Amino acid sequence: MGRSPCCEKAHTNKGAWTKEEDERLISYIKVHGEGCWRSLPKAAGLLRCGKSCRLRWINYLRPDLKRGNFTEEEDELIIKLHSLLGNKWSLIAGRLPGRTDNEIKNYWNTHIKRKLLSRGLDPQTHRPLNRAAPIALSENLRAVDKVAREMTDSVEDGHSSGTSMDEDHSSEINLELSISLPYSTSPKPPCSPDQFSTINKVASAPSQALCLCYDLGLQRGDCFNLASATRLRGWNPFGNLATALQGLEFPLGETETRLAKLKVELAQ
DNA sequence: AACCCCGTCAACCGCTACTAT
DNA sequence: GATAGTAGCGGTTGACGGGGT
Repeated sequence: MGRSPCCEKAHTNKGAWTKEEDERLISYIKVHGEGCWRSLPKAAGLLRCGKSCRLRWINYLRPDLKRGNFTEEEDELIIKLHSLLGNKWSLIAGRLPGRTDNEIKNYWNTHIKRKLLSRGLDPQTHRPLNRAAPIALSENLRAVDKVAREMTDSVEDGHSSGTSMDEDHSSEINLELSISLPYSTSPKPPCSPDQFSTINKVASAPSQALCLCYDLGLQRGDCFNLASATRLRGWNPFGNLATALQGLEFPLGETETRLAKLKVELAQ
């Protein structure tokens, strides 16, 4: 279909922003607010592409930005969020007030990666570097059988919050990303048949969930963590996490409520 | 002083998702 | 449903500065 260029390249400045350009952008946004980036440069008298203006404002000029070094607490928070969300820098940034996705991404690549390597952890998977993955089926049949029995027991108890497994996996950061074992009620999918069949593989029956998670090479705590599943094997059935969460509205007891809450939080 | 190497980070680019028509 | 326009995301690039030789 062809896309028109976002700006006239011949008449736009590139590279580092000057103080004057910054001031023009700030004063324009102070008066007119954010948004409509395409028309902003012309209206503000800037010879810049709209995208460039947006980036400059979001990553550098916004008044609520927290400049300066990352604290040890922020480091640990980033590591934990990354272990849950993967390279979803904007989602991670959403949990760190005053920090931008670009800033966190750069910081990750320059500092945290090295920090994790020095701890003997793979920065992508957050697992020990020397650990073999995924687990070989034959070596773990007994363990799988045990987990399957525990899961079935849990369903029979009529409880499906999955919180204990969450706590195993991430005790301090509770993003409530868990998908617990479902009730036996028939789900009514609000999503497409394709999406629903994928969700069903994970959630409609303990044995199926176990098979899929096992196939993915996940361990017990990972079984019910969608973000982990997508991260560990690059398995992202719905395009992205936000879309995935929108699809998870089938009956799952209290989990449904918890996921709805998460959806709202992530959207913020 | 001159050069090189490397780390950092602002900015860019290409792409996808979303929205409007 | 198809098409076009826009916003936003994540990977990559390149300028810059500091340290070493």
